Parts: sequence; structure tokens; C-alpha cells
Amino acid sequence: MKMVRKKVPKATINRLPLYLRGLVNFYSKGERVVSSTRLAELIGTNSAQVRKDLSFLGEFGIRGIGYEIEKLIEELSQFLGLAQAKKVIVVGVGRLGSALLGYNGFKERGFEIVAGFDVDPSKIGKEMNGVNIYKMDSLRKIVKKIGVDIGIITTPAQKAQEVAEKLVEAGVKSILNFAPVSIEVSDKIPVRNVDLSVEFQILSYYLSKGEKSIIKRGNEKRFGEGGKPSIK
Amino acid sequence: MKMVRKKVPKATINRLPLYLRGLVNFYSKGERVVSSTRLAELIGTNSAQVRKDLSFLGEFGIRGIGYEIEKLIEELSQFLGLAQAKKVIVVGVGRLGSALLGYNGFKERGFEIVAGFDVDPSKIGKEMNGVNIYKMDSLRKIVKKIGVDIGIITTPAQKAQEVAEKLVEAGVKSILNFAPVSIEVSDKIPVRNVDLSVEFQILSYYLSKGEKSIIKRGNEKRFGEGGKPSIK
DNA sequence: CTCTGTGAAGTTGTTCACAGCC
DNA sequence: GGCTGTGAACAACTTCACAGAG
Repeated sequence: MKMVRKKVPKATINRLPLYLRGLVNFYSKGERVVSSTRLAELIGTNSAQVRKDLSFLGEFGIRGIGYEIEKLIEELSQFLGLAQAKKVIVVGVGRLGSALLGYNGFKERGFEIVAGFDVDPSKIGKEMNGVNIYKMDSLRKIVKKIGVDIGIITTPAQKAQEVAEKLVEAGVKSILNFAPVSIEVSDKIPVRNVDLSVEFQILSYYLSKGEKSIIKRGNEKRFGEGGKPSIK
Repeated sequence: MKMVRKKVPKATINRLPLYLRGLVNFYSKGERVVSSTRLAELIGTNSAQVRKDLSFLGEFGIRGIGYEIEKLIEELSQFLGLAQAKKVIVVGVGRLGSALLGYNGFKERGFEIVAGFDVDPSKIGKEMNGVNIYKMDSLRKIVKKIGVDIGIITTPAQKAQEVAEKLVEAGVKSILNFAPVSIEVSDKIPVRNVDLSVEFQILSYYLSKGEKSIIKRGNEKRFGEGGKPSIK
């Protein structure tokens, strides 16, 4: 029972879902084995990177052959905690919120949107794509009842911080924020931000520079609030 | 006329739009000067990081005081190439594509969506939020005519690669891809990928680990295709 | 005394290069 | 001969710590 699996770098964590995506794709095309080189091409890195990344989870390659796709998918899913389905809610059923409610691809991947919330009376009580829209006041009660893994914020910027606090208070375990502000959650709740204007602006820079190709991958950590430095 | 401004790290580039966002926010609240510490809190990093990042663009802080917000906004906008408005098209007017077409926040920030494209005859010829939807066959002609800075891909995964190639071929200068596949563009065209399932899966990992807070920021580079290493 | 700008130190992440197994 | 796994070298990025300006 060896428990001390080496610490997996954040940068690696961010790539694992991409490997998984590619592997599932390969598998559905009938392939059963894949080399690090092939996987690397797929996500725009090199084979050494792939081998190093995968080596953090264990040794499941076969020298001279490659990786058995089915087994790798299993290992990655396990490692990423995808074994059980996750429950997701969407707060803010505007254009983007509606688009997310309407997309069925998440469910296939184990992320089920179980409720929507909004303040607009014309939306409350309706259902979209089989998902009920509730009023904000019900958030706490519903979250307590069904247990929610991920809360998506698709409200206007000014409401985002307030919503984030309500989500945490209600017991939502992590947050995906689409509002164009940084939200501050006092707790140790994982938060990821997706700001499309930021994406545009980064592209704008490379455009104006006449720069080379870039592939975006998530990254950047922070602990709690203050930015306390760690041990030294 | 000193031209050899130091190379700005990718990690810094990815943070600049966040500083800009925060500065605009501060400014609209009537503030005129800001310290590195305050800016750092805003995006979840520390003051040394902020000062180092800004120092790559020049010296515009005032010792003992801080940064003049208006000036910093100007410098950042300039640096990111936001001085002239950018033209954007959306290929794939499904749920997500429609949401993007309907959102007016981009225009305010200088990114104007000038056309949509789809294969669905029921959408072609319509207009959404003042943007005309064209058939895919018109892509080349329209892009040639108006000049397009950013092409957004919101098609199903199977079509994304094909669309990417058409965009490049038509002369679109950069790509923002929402389809859940890695696209391969032969040219030196900047590409950024946003895959919401990937975001979910990264959150899933931190959830299952009971891990600390993370803030996502884009990152990861690649040159052209092969992954050729650089000079040694 | 406050807050910036920046070399230097420290940390994290990537690539090399080769031993080991198929 | 082909491909993985991995220490060691290298490169990128972050944080420290302090000189210097207001």
C-alpha cells in the first residue's frame, strides 16, 4: 500500500484532460494503442512531456509498444475524479447561461446540470432542456437538498461576487466563473475563471506582434486570500 | 528611440488583460492611483509579480505613490494592440455561437462581431443582434472583403478542423476555438482553445483531491507543427 | 516612511539523453 | 529497432530583498 505518489505539477493537471479527450477520440476511431509521440502531436507538445506527465500517475506504458488506450482512459478518469458524475448548477440564465443549459455534451462527460437560477420572474418556473429554473432565494435550499459539485456563474459582472458568496454559503463545492471580474471566495473552494474578453485581448497581442502560434491551457495558482507565501 | 524592449514572458502577457480589466473597474469607481499591492489582490497574485510584469513594458510607476490608473490603462491597451478595433466572425451559430453574437460586451471592448456563418439553411440570411448570418460558401469572399482579425469556431467537434483550415485559407488572422478538439493550423496563426469540459475536469480533480483554491489563467505555447526544439 | 524597479535567489516546469524492456 | 521511464541539464517563471525615488 504505497501512498506517497509523487506530487503532480499543476501544469500536468491542466494537460491531463486534453490527453483524455484525445484518447477517447482515438478509441472511438478503433485504435487501441498509442505512442507518446502521437499523443503529443494531438495536444501540441512533445513526447517527453507526455511521458513525464503520465509517469506522475504510474507506469502504464509498454516499452517498445506504447500505451494501451483503454487502460489510460481508465487511469486518467480515475485520477481526475471523473468516476462519479458531478452535479452542476447555472446561476444567471441569460444568453450564455442558456447556451450552457442547452448543451448536452456535458452530461455525456459526467457533468449534469441539475438546476438553473435567475432573478428574472419571466424565467423563473420555466424549464430549459429539461432543467428547471428557480428563483435565487431557493438556491440555498436546493443546494442543501441535492448537493452540488460545481456552480457556474453567468451573471453580469456586478452580481458575480455576491453570487459567489451565496454559492459558497449554500455549500457548492467549486466555482466556474464566466463573469468578467475576479471573484474572491474566503473559503478553500476551487475557482476557475473564463473571461472571453481576456481571450480576445491575448489574441490581440499576438496579432499585433505578428507572433507565433500559441495554445492556451489553464494555469496559475493562489491560496486563500492574502497571498501568504509558503514555507520558505 | 530605444527599440530593444526586453522580451515579455508569456505568463506576463496572460496577466496583462486582467490588470487592464481591474484598472478600468477602479477607474470607473473614481480612483486615479493604484499600488502594486492593490492590483495584486485583484487578480490573486502578489505585489512583486505585478511590479515585475509592468516593468517589462516600461517604468510608469511613481515611487512612494503607485501607478496612475489612466496612464497605465493607456499603456496596457497600447501594448496589447487594443488601439484599433478588431473584427470578429463566428462560425457555427448554434447555442454557443448565438450567445456570443448576442453579447454586446465585446463591442464595448473593441471586438466587433461582423458576421456569422452556418450550414443550416434555416439560419442563413437571418440576422441576430444586428449581425448577418451567411452560408459557409461565402466565407472566403466576405473575409477577403472586410478583413477579419479573429475567427471564432463554435461548430461541433468533427467540423472544427475543416473550419479552421477554411478560416486560415480565407485570411483570418487568428482563431479562438470552442470545439472540444485540438485544431492544427499549418500556418503561424495564433490559436487559443477554450474547452468547457476541460475546465470542468480540472475542477473535478481539485474537488476530488479536496485541494486548495486555484485561479485559472491561460498558458502554454507551441510553435508551428512539429514541436521542433529551438536553438539549444 | 511609502512604494516602485530590479538583480539575485529560489521554484517550477520542460527538454535531453540514455538505460531498460519489448 | 521502437518506445517507455527518468535522472540530470536547462529554461521559464516567481519571490525575495533591497536600493532608490518621492
